[in-house]
Amino acid sequence: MLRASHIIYENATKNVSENKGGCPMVSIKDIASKAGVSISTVSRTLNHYADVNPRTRDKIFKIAKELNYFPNAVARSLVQKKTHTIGVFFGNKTNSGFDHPFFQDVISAVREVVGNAGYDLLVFTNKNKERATYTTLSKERSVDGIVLLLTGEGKKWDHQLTELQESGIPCTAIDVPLVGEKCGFVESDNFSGAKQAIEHLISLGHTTIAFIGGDEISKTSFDRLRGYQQALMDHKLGLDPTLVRLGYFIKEKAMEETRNLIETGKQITAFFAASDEMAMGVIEALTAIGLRVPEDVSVVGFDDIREAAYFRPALTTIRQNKYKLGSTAAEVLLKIIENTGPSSCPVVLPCELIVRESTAACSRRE
Amino acid sequence: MLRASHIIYENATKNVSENKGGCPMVSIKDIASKAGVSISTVSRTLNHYADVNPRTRDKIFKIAKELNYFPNAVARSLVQKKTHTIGVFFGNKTNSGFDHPFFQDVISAVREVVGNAGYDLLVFTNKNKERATYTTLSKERSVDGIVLLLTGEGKKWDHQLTELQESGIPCTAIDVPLVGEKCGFVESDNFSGAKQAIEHLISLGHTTIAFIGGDEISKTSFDRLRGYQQALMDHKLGLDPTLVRLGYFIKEKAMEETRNLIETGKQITAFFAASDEMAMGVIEALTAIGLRVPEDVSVVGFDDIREAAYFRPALTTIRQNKYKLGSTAAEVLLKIIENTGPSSCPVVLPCELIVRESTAACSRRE
DNA sequence: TTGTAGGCGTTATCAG
DNA sequence: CTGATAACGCCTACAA
Repeated sequence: MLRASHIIYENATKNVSENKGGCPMVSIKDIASKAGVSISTVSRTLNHYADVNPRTRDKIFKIAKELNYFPNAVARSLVQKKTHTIGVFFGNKTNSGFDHPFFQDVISAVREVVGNAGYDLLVFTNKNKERATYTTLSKERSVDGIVLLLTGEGKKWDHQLTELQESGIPCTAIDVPLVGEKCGFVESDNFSGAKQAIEHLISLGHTTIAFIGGDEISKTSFDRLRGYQQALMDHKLGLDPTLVRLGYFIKEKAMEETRNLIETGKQITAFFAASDEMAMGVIEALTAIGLRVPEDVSVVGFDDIREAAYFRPALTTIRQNKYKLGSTAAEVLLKIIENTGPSSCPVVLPCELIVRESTAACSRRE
Repeated sequence: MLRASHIIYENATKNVSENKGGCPMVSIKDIASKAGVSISTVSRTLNHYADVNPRTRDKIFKIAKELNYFPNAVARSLVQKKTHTIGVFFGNKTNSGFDHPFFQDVISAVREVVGNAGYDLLVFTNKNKERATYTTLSKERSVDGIVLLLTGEGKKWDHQLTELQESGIPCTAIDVPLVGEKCGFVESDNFSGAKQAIEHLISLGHTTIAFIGGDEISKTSFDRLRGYQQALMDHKLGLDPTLVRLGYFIKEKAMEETRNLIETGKQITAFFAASDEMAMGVIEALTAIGLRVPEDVSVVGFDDIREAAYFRPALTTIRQNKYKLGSTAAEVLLKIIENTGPSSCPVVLPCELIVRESTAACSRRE
């Protein structure tokens, strides 16, 4: 049934050594001389200018095909100042950048949209560069625009982001509130999402709900906190600041804070974590202590990463539309780059409550 | 606890409109005139040539810093014929490319390694280009090397891969057996991996084991089939060709073949699927029919994607070292590019059997 | 130690 | 319709 047709590759290396120098790189000059015309005629022909004699046009195209010519994008970029490239910056911390499933899904959507518009993606591997910033790296590479996929990165933000906003480089960020005429900004409705999560919990009878937040600097974290607080207030449940902890989007930190929270002795019947990974940590910590989810304690996460549905108990969570987040960011960016229409920013995408197994009616009598 | 410090961004857009033209782009010419020296002196200074007067050197560096100069990578690439960029090609099919968790983990490792060596990643969004091939796109962009992250893509392979192998462009592929002096090739030991899977099943008492393979063209699929067959033969269990089906790495196809297989009426007690996603499909199909996993039927997958551990039953699978796959591919590529040492290819990485819950002792008496 | 000159492959602006 | 010619920003002999 299966055939070893891959074997065809094996002897395909016959005459590799011919052009050892690397790129033979046939240029318009070559095709010009072969066609007996000038360089500029070739250029105009290849760029589909109207004013060129059909006969010479055909000849040039024919020769171009024969010589297997294709334009040198680098040279073209140099003169046109357009690289057809979108730069992408990820966070540097482990598991919060290119290696995070959430951002991977987002960037995949970005790639699709910008790809259809003729752009490739340049993923910056910003390491070992001292004075380098988003702005300098982008200019250095002459990318046409950039997408920022950052998580809480610390203080250096202010500086770099301000510089970027003032740079005039078209950019869109996800979750990071960039403003400026060349800046776009897309995010989920974190406030309402968090509110939904808490309301779900409240409707289940929970009244003592802990919150494992993200960090203290990201808007994302802040909005989710606000949503948590608002829902509590709406239902006159009162805010207990000691019930709010920071997990920095790290599972282990979330586990630690969960333990701390339980040790306070408060009768917490539900946890809301600002990310699914933290929610998993909460559940793990709870289970280790001997508490059952959802029988004893309910847990809600945020994001709806792939693992959420498979985790056990399957995670009740707030789904972010990762594809839409990425595709919208890309669309907004393209609009900015190509000066098409107004930027209608920020774009705020709705979240969706996904009820699975980690939440249940509160069992504790009040 | 959380502070709204993100607010600082909001008024940061004051003097954005200054350089509306886009990039002011200070060049070495600017530095030269300001320093009262020639362009080439500036160039040599900035490139740390030894033969430059300390005084003028200092002056030039000072001015460069003042003017916030940084080199134009495009211009530099044009003359140096080196872009410090690694191109990446993914498969085009949905869920088998940039959007597949397996490749995402691999590419993340690639990024890390090449990043440390000073290269950025150019993700090709090869769409709408007619005559374009890996080779032409790579030359057009003048990337220094490329990484191929492909799945069974069909016939066009032979052509493109042969062209690439002969092109002299440094490249490494994962799972695709490229050969040639500028080609690298990294894969998991699919044969032994599959063999381990079957031996695990056999040790559990299973004798009638079905195989849901990948496609008919990839070496990966072929090797896994061979491993399956070898293990069966080693244990004198005989090969039943009707027990081998193709799922093309697609969950739905795997489900379909599972149903077909069950309908044959053969007493199949175990399935080995060539990917975790297909294994999940097998389990879903089995469950839908009313068969329990692992009580009635055991299932083994391949890859160990993130979801595998969370799936229920948690998947027994053959783990591929995704990080190592990517990092090795990157290291091999860098060696080829920089002509460091021999290429010691192909690199074959060991797989590991991960026993979880989807396999159990065979319950059916023979 | 420094400047001049030529070129990388294209595009763009002119005359002819 | 076509062909010089000058950029683009940078590098690198070679000459001074």
